[in-house]
Amino acid sequence: MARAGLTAERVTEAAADLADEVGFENVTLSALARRFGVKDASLYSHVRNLRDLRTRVALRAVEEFAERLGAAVAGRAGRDALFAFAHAYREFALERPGRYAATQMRPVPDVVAASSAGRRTIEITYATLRAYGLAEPDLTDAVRLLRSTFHGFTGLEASGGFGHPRGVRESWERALEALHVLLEHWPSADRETAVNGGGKETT
Amino acid sequence: MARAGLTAERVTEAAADLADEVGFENVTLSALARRFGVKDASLYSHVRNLRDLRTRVALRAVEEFAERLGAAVAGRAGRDALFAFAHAYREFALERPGRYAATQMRPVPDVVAASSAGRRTIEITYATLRAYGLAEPDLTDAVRLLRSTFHGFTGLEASGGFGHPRGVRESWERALEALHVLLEHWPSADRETAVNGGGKETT
DNA sequence: TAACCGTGCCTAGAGGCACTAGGCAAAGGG
DNA sequence: CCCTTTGCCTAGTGCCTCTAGGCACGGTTA
Repeated sequence: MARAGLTAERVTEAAADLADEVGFENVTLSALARRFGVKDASLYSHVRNLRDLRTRVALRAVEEFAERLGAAVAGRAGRDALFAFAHAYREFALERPGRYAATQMRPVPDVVAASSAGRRTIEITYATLRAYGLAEPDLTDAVRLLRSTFHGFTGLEASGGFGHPRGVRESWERALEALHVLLEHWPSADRETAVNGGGKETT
Repeated sequence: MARAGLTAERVTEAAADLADEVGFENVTLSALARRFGVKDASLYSHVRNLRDLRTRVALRAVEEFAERLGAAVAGRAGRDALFAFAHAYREFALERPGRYAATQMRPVPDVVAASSAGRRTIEITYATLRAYGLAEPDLTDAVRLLRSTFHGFTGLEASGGFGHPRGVRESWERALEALHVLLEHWPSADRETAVNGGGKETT
């Protein structure tokens, strides 16, 4: 029987493509084997198990993600950088949904976060905000707000969470405009004492 | 053999509890049957299949979610409503992760969105922003921004996406403060109307 | 109280997927 | 050309979803 020429690389790449087609969590070793015209067991020579495969896909995906984000913001600053970053982010998330989902992998985010590309995406995010001149607690808060918004928006958009007839792209652009304005007028952390009166305590 | 007293209701509720413990996508009919001390096949008298069960859990979860959000914003407006809404949102997402994930169900969001509770959550979100006095394209854009931010933040927080030592709760509070400021100075869709000068004083 | 029936939970079984153990033969080095 | 490596195989286990059909439990009625 002719050999299929499998390698960990090729298996991982095929898994990433499959993830973009059917969803990251629906990637199955059986389906992957079928795609290669090979029996399931054959894949275990190249990949330890499903978890290992997922991790490989995630690492590869976050690499590609970091590359795109980095290229987008290179040589830009302020509003320009923000929009370029956001555009690259959304484009990747919508165009490579499986890979994007892989970067957000639930059970093993540590491996991804600890990878050089994982840290690079965070650094790129911080760098994107550099020109807004925020100091440290505020800077991290702003980064978290941005990540949350981008992650949430693309997730809702991808899952059809926006039902209103208003164009999604327009909302995205307005949201970016709003975030830009917000970053320029970021409320520094010193008004805790203003409006209270029973407020909010959590556990 | 003593009967277990199963009903679609009880099965759904147990599934929701199980989802909160092990994650929505890890809910299995086998595990559920085990929990009831019953064979798998027995559940199929009460629930059509796994997909049906998931949908039931989603509908029940979105109902509970709407109720909490509605109770939180009742009798409040502006900043007060925003913070109450946000607090209820995050609390639900973190405390009932399985149910929250169910409300965001990927393959069948239509059923959830079309449900009365699904539409109610959206209405509550719009109502929360009422006092900010935004007009229509802007209002929907603002609602989408809020939903994205809340969804993204809680999702990242739940999956351990925030590695920086900065307290997550503090970032959440600052993000809300920032969104409040943003809503008060929402950049209208015409031009970037320079948002006054200060930006620090809000109320 | 006894026969009766609906249905709640059962057994049996098919098919899909993750994963392991062990075998054979193709590729490549001596 | 032999020999080793190793790529892909067959066989088999266990967990999962889901279907078909059976039995007895519980309340209903005579």
